Amino acid sequence: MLTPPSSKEELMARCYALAGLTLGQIAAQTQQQIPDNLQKYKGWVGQLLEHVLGATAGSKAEPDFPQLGIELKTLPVNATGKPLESTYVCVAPLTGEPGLQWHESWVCQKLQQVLWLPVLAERTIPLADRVVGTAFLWRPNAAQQKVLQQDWEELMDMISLGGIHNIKGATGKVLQLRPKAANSRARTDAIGAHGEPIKTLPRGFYLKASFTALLLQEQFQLA
DNA sequence: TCCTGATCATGG
DNA sequence: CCATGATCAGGA
Repeated sequence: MLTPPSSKEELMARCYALAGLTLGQIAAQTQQQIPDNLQKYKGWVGQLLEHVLGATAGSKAEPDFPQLGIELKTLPVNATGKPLESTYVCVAPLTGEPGLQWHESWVCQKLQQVLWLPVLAERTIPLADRVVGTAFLWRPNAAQQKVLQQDWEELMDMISLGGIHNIKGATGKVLQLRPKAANSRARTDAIGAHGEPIKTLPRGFYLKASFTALLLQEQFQLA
């Protein structure tokens, strides 16, 4: 475990040093074992890169680099630079959180400053041979902030009014609500159709892949 | 091929 | 159970 980076510049320098390296090379530096596949280690890539960059370990509800206010997200991409997956943001409060405003929300806080770290991650490429790309720091611009806020408000309104069962993955332009649980039997508190307390599958907020694709395009001027 | 629901590991 | 890290995998 490295010491946490003391500045944004130091963090970026560490990232640039990783660009072009394979996960095998990085794992070797830290004497980590590489799993054959990610089926039983789905968070392995993210945790490896957190480790080598000096992120705060653990499952604490705070940014990966608390002093810098920066959240780290690995982004699996294909050979043409398109994201292969949506990006998990945070769990969704399903009990309404009366009066919670967008700027106070977990989603807004987490997305204030994100360090994206693309990883070439087509499933045909063995884990050890997958290459780390060039990291970039992203802060949502005004337009992005606006659409994120609109989506969040729409989703939170539906949740608060007992409409969680009407929420589909397609609800929201860039932000979506999807299951986030150990399995489909998991249950958490939520609001029923008539305002009554119910138990339902825990959900999380995700950024759609089409949205992160735009961020990559902006950054790298992809065709 | 893409999307959405389901799932896996770990730490507290 | 919740929050961290995400990807899997079947059906549309």
